[in-house]
Amino acid sequence: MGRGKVELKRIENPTNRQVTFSKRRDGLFKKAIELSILCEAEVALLVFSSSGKAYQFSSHDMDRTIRRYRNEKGLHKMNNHGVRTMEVWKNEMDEMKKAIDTLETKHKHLAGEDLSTLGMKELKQLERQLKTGVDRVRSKKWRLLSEHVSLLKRNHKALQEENSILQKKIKLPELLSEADENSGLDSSDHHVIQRFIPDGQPHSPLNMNQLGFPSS
Amino acid sequence: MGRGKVELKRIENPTNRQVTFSKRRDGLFKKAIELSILCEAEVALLVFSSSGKAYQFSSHDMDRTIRRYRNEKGLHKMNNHGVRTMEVWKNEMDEMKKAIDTLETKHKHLAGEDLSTLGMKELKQLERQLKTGVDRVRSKKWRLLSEHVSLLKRNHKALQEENSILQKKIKLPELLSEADENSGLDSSDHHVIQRFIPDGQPHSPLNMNQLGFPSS
DNA sequence: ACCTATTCATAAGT
DNA sequence: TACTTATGAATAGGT
Repeated sequence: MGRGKVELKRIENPTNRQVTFSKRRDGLFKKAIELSILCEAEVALLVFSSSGKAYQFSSHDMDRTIRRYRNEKGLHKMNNHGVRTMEVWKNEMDEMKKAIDTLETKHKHLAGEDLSTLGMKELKQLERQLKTGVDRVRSKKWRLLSEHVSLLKRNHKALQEENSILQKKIKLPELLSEADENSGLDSSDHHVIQRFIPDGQPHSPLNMNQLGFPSS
Repeated sequence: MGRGKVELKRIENPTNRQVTFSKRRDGLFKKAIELSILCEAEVALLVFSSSGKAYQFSSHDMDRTIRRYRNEKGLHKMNNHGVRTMEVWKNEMDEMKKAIDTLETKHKHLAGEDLSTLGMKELKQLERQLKTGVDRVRSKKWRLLSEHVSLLKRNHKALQEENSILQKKIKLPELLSEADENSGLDSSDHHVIQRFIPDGQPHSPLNMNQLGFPSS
């Protein structure tokens, strides 16, 4: 239509192509509208120009029409990928919410709150659970404590041994130079010994308060 | 185009409408194809006849084109309703998972399990929590128990009072007919009294074992 | 489904 | 981008 036929292939001249696009696009949308009105059809039309601009028409509602299309064509794959996934997620969420509720309720019960709904049987069971928990926590505490104590004992022992060695080492020169300086040595004796103990070794002093042990 | 114009309104004659639909539908699809080829446009066309039959054309890929449409149009609303909702859901799910993890860990700790990661400070706090729980559970148990006990006491008292009334009522005829039957009455005395007590009233016997109270 | 008079769409030019 | 116009295309109504 127009002055001379047109081959059905891409129009090479960009200007020409753009002009033709505008004209034919308008024509197409007009036809689409006419079809939907004259024949009571549901029509959806999406057009993107080569430059990326978007044009659309839908006689009813674009999403509704697309959904209808998916229903027809997509009962095989899109339902699985779209709606079903949603439902699965929703179920997962619901289950998680329930799980959280249950856990929170249990937690409150273990803290001794919201007990009004419980009967004697549940209360007895709860008490047993709590007692078990206390016992286990206490035994864990005891284990931790005894480990630290044994560590301290080992340190103490090592320290004592080292001290005795050092004292012996000192006694030798002491004896040799007994004549010169045999007074005022006792008070500074321990200071010298302590300074000989290396820093980063098992002898590093442990402070029980820093470790969270009861001071009492 | 054709013999006489047509008004832009629904064609009333159903046969006519159907014929026109077929013709114009073909024309529309042809135009759509031509536009996409001549002008390198991305075109998607969905048509549903009034009888429900579906027709479609897409120059590239229908879903791709629909996605492109959603991107353009949807930066306003669809993103909010589609992608953003998804992200929100995902975040919610992640948070719920974390919450469940935390609660489960706490629960295990309260049960005295998985304590290896805890230090002395945490263990002390845990023990305090458990002790509080035990105390509260015990006090709740005690309250339940005492309520039942006071109920039992009230029942007992009412029962005693009723018994004494009944006994007095019986003593009168007893005295009147003392001459006739003054032997073997003592043993059946209590039986008669018990049968006089109504069933569904506050005197119905309460069994503590059935209520879950400790037998010890 | 085909025919054809008629209207419509539009290619090319301005 | 808008208007013009010659021309091919689309199609309404009839068969």
